[in-house]
Amino acid sequence: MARRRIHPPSHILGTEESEPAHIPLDRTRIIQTALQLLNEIGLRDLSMRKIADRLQVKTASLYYHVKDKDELLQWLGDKISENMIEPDPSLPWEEQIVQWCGNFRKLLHSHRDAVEIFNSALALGYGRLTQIEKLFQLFVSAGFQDSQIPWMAAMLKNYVLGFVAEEGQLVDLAGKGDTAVEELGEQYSQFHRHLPEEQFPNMIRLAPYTTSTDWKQEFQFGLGVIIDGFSLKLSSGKTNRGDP
Amino acid sequence: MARRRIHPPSHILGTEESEPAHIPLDRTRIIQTALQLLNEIGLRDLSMRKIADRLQVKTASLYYHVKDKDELLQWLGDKISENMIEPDPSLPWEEQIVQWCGNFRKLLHSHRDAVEIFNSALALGYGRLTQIEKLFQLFVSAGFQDSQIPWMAAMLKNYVLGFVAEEGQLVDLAGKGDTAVEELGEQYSQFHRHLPEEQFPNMIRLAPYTTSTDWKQEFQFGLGVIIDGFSLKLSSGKTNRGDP
DNA sequence: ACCTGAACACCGTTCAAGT
DNA sequence: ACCTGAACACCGTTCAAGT
Repeated sequence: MARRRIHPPSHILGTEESEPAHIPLDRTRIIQTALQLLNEIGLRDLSMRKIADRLQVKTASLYYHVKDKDELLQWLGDKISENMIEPDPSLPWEEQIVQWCGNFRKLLHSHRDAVEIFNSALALGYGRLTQIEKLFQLFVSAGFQDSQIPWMAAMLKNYVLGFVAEEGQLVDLAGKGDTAVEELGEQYSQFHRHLPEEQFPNMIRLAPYTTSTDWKQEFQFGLGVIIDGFSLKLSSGKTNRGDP
Repeated sequence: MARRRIHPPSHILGTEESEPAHIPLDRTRIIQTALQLLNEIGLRDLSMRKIADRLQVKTASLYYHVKDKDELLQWLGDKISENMIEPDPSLPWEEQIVQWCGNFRKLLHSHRDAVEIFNSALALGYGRLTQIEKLFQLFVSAGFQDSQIPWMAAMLKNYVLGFVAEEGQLVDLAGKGDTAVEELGEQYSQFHRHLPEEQFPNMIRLAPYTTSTDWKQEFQFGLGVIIDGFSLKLSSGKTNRGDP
């Protein structure tokens, strides 16, 4: 750090660009750094102290800019949300939902432990709220009843969050053992296969299906179920529209 | 234990009632105490040190009985699961699903922060596995395809977990302000109503519906959607049964 | 306005040692 | 077999003080 290679004056080297200069802290820089650190070490190890270190600042300084760690985590979730890609509004609503969920899933995969961050509090920031606003718009255009739209939006959001959470847990479990990636699903269903027969007949029989190596297919299946369920509300909703 | 009261000392003091007796630590007692403490102080404040304190034992002692805090949390989730009430198998499968989900929701409400505990790892313990085994059985009896059953079970589990998580977040948000309980939903939709009009037209318009004071209704709605979706798989599944 | 020193009140976990 | 003392390596947060 303080160790400049002796010859020195940095400008001869042309590397004067990153003079300490003490760029003052601000929200943007804190978020950016925290997000980068998050991807490197994961949420469990992400501490205010480490974030401050990387910003070359004392820990206490952070608290001039952010109320507490929870608030910072909220910022992270919000920042991540800004990368959400909107579905193509010219498509039929079913297709748009598939896109929205697929894109949300990608978003959650784009940063380590993003699910936990999203789950740790209600969406109150700008980024996350616009994400939901867009989803509301989708349902409105499709013609659903106002009273049902927030519920449907929450369902979809929770479906994706839950799904990705499970994906992540499988990966975590892989990390604890030695195995990695692909053969893990196999191992997991092995575990199921060797449960006591008396108490777990179905688990044993269904062990081959307990973890798809193919997440995509499972994701589409569940999405299909929900969309089918939505469709029914749409038709029956239209029928009952006039009811008091 | 090994301490039979010798004739003398303690009884002269009259305080012989609660002889320390030093009941030895064991898994059951640790779980019981931890669960009780959890309900009093919540997951955030539940520390190994506090659990040990309540057990009148040094913190390090716990580590003779449990590998680490994560394992203990797993035990808690498993213990909680033992209280799961099974649906009545004589009912039609749709009704059984409604019961299963309702009971699971009740289970999650029975202990503070139970959702977080359930979300913090895959179900690998006996209690949680039997809970899922029963759900598998339900789907098998209803005649669903083997390959789809684990997916459907996961959907249901995630639906309830996501739903109760949201309920909890609303309550947390209430705790931060001064308000409590009922008027909170109102306050939350107030928040939505006052967003910038340009960017959040739908949120503003749908604000009255963004939080039901009536969770039960929202819960049933989502459940209905999923069950409807399942039904379709059942009929089309029957049709395609013979496909290679 | 922005940052820091120094402290407060905690954490989970390990391990040699005691009984 | 079961428990503890003592330490290690951390946490988040506050606040008077510095510039």
